Amino acid sequence: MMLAGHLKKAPLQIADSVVGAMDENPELIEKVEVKAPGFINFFIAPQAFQEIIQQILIKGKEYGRSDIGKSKKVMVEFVSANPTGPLTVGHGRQAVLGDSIARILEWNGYNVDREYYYNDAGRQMRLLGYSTYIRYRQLLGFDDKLTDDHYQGEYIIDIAGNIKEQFGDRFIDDPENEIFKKSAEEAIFEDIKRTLSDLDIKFDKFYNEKSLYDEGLIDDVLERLRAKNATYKKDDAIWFRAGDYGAAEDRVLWKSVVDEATYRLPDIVYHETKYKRGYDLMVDIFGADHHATYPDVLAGLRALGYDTENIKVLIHQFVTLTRAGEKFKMSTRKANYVTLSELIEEVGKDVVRYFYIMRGMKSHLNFDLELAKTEGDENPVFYLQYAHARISSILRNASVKGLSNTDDADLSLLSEEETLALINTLSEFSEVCILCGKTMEPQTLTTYLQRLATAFHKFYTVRRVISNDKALSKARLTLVKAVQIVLANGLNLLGVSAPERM
RNA sequence: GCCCCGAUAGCUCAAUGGAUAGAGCAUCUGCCUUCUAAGCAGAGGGUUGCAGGUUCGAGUCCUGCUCGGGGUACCA
Repeated sequence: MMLAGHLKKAPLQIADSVVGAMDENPELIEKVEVKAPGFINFFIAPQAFQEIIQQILIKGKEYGRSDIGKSKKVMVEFVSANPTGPLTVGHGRQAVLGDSIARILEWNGYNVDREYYYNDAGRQMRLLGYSTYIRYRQLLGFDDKLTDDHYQGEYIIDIAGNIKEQFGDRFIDDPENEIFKKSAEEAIFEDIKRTLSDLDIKFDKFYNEKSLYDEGLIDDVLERLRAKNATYKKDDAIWFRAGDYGAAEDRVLWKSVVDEATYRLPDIVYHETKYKRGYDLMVDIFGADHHATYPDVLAGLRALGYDTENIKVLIHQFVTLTRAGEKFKMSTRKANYVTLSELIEEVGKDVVRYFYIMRGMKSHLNFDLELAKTEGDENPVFYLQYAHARISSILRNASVKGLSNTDDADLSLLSEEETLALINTLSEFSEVCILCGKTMEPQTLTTYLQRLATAFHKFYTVRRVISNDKALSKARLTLVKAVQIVLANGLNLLGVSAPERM
């Protein structure tokens, strides 16, 4: 049909001549037909289907892997939330998205590192330390008040309590003491890591912005940019000619009001370390609120002489929280939010992960708390897991009946409509994995697994696997094992468990 | 003002520029003495926000609107 324009012929005519000129292999292709407005349909021969089932059984847990990544080094940077409070439901989307993308890239032959970048030196952290100090005073009987600027969360009272427990009133008049910020940071990071681990997410590295300063990289980059005439002075501040390197407008890199860098400079420097550390591909996952900052970072890297084509920036839209249909605004500072760990506790890891990943990252995710908490049985994740558990049950029964060994199964017996439809769906798995690896859109995989589960449930309802017909039973058991492998491999890529029983 | 994302069934959302736009939830009707009914079969429900354009072909690409979200700092 794409040729129609060039050849100035009707698509149907072209299709006819293509088919006429073909010499198809009857072992792979059963028949070929032309359909309006110009499609050519190939019917796969049953032998080819049988081959797919055998491949799945042979490769098992490895089935569906590809090597399109060619062992290239990839860094996936995500979450990167500063340690000012527990992770929110919003961070959850990014955490699950990033981890699933990392899993999919690994599955496609990339050598993946997960990294979390944070800054524990800014204004927000100072406020956090001061908020802890005030809570500490309150615990010691003073009636100091928190203002709107301060962090209101209950967790800060616990942290202050620990300081009081250990040191009594020693810091009563010492708001600047490092202990407040440090204790808060440590406790909060511990909480963040616990929450991530509850989601089966492990980072290879937590990269502290501060180390960029300690190693002198900030000054070094600033100097190199200056040497390339990519910066200029205006109003006593140092500006970066971002506009000359593809960004919208020039930006301040070094403030004049305070003698310190804006966040852009360390961001640029941090990204340069990724090049220096030898990553061939860099995936950055940000929330929609960051979309304006990355063009500056890319411009900075271009100014330093890097090709930014290997940086893939994925922007996900916000999670809109509603409670019983009503929307509400959330802020870590005001502590009027539901934490990610509370959510995990309510609905479980599998539901949380699946819920986040089943929608495209470009659309807003509507998370109704009442619904998420009561959804339980209706949640689509159970539909997939149920298919897996059902197969486990069949296999247990088969083993009781002495049908465990299916090596001599005659797969040509698998010929009914629902059966072929199931095999056909199975055969798409490898392609879907590769597609996901290229687009980095995990919801393609969830949609596929839904289809596979549906095909299985339909098959299950109509065709009994274990029957008196021993040969047929063995053939169907083989098929069902293959389905289970693909379901388990797919669920594993999403970080969702594949239970034996439900 | 300018920039980014969205708008698809009552609700939440799918859909490499391809065939009759699909799921789940909700509503209605059937199916459990047989491998797990957390399932299956069926019904109803659509001018894919509006107006143009490109194309053999547009939910998908382009232009202009409308509405919603997020940005647009010498905050991160």
